[in-house]
Amino acid sequence: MKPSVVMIEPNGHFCSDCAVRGAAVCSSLNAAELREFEHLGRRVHFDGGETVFSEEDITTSFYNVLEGVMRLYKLLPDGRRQIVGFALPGDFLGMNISGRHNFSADAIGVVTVCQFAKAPFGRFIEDRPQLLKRINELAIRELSQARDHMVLLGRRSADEKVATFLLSWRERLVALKGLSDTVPLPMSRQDIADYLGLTIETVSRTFTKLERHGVIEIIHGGISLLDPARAEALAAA
Amino acid sequence: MKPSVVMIEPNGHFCSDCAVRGAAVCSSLNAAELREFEHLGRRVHFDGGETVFSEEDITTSFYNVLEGVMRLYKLLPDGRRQIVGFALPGDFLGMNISGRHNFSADAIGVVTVCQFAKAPFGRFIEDRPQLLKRINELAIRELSQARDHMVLLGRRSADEKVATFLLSWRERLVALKGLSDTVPLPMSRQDIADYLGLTIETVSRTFTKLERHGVIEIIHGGISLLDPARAEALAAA
DNA sequence: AAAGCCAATTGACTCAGATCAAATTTGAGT
DNA sequence: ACTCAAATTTGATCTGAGTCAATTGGCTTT
Repeated sequence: MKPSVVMIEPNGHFCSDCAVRGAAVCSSLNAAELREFEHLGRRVHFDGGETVFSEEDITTSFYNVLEGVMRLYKLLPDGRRQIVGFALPGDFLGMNISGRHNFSADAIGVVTVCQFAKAPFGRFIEDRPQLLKRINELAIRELSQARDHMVLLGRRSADEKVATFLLSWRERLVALKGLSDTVPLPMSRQDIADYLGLTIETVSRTFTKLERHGVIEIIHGGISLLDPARAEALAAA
Repeated sequence: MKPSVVMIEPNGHFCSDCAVRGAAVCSSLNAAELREFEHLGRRVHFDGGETVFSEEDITTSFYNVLEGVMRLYKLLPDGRRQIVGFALPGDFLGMNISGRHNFSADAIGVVTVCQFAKAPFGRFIEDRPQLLKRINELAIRELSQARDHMVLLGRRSADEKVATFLLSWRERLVALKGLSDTVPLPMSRQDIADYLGLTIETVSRTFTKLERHGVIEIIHGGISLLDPARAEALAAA
C-alpha cells in the first residue's frame, strides 16, 4: 500500500510521528485537525550555509524547524551583523506584519523544516483560534527572550555574555535532548560573537580564559561544562 | 441623567470616545463588543515616577496605555538597568506566559491606563478570535522592534545609537501627534542611556556634539531636529 | 605525507566609551 | 527672588574590548 500513502502525503511523513509534534505550533491541534494540517506543510531540507529566507524577502511561507540549527540575523549596510537568535527544532519562523521577513535565516549544518505556504496557512488559522493562541504564545515567549537578550547586549561584560550564552544554550539543548554537561556548539566563533555583540577575538579569548580557570573544557565542536556553578556565578544572573 | 451614566460606567468614560480607540487593541472590536468591553476596563492614573508593575510580580492585570509615557525596564541584581522600551498611548502591556511580568514599568510623568483584570479579560478573548489576532499583531510588531533594538545595542556606535534613538522616537510621536521637528523627550538622560546601553555622560556628550554640528538644538524638555537628513546619515540605517 | 585552506587562537597595541571628579544648570519649595 | 537638591554638562583619565597582525590547528585534497 506504499503508493497510496505517497498520494496522501507526498513527503512520506505524518505529523503524528513528527519529532516536534509536542513542542511546536502544531501541539494545539487535535488528531482530526492534524490530518488536515498534514497537507499544508511540506518537508524541505537545507544544507549547512544555505539561506532559508532573507531579510527583505516578501514572506511567502512560514517555517517550522524540525531538525538542525539556524542562525537568524540582521545586517547593517556596511556589513556589520547582529544575530538575533538561533532557531532549534520546534521554533516557528516567518510571522510578521510588514509582509516581509525582518531578518535572514541560514542553516547551520543540515536543517529540515516543515514549510507552509502563507495563504493556505492563513486560511487554516482563520477558524482555529487554538492554533492562533499557540502562535501567540510562541511570539510572547520569543519577546521575553528578546528582552533578556537586550539586557545582555546593553549591560553585560564580555565574560558575563559568554557565560550566559553557554548556560542558556545548554538549557535549550537540555529541553530538547536531555541533560548533559557536554554542550555542542554547531555555530562558529564568529556566529557567537555576532550574537553577543562582541568580536571573534574576544569570544576566543574568553573561552580560553574560562578553560584556564577550569570552568569549561574546549572540545571538538563544543565545550564541556566542568563547573556549572562557577559559570552561573560569572553569568551573574 | 448623570447618575445612571455613572452606574453603567463608573469612570464616566466610554471606549467609543477613547483617545486610542483606533490604534489600540480595541480597534478589533465592533460597536456591540465595545459596549461589553467597556465594563472590563477601568481607567487608572499614575503620577510621574510611580511604578505600574514590577518585574517579578504575578500578573493580575493587562494595561492599555491611554495617555503619557512609561519606561519598561529590567534590572540586574547589582543595579545595572536596561530599558527595553518606552510605552506610549495605544501600547498594550502585560502579556506573558510565565504568569509574571518579565519587566517593570514606571510612569514618566502623568500616565493614564485602561486596566483589565486578567481573568475576565482572558474570558472575553476566548470567543473573540479577532481580538486575539490583534494582540498577536501587536506582539509581532514589538518583536520586530525588539530585534531592531538588538542590532542597535550589539552593533552600533554611541553616535549611531543616539541619532537612531532621536529619529525613531520622533517617528513614534509623529504617528501619535502629527509631524513636528520639535521632539519632546520626557525621559531623563539616564533613561536614554539605559535604553541605548550607554552611560549618562556619553549620552550628554553626544547630544552636545550633535548640537555643535548643527544637527539638533537642545531645548527645554527635548530637542529640535534642525537637520533630519544629517541625523539619518549618522544613524546609518 | 605534503600542501593548501579556513577557523580559531594568541599577541601587541589602540581607542571608544567608561569612570571619576567637578562645575553648572534646572527645578521645587520657601 | 533665594536655597537646596537633583539633573546635566564638561573635563581628565582609565580600561575593556576592538583592531591589526601573526601563528596555530584541523581538515581536505592531491
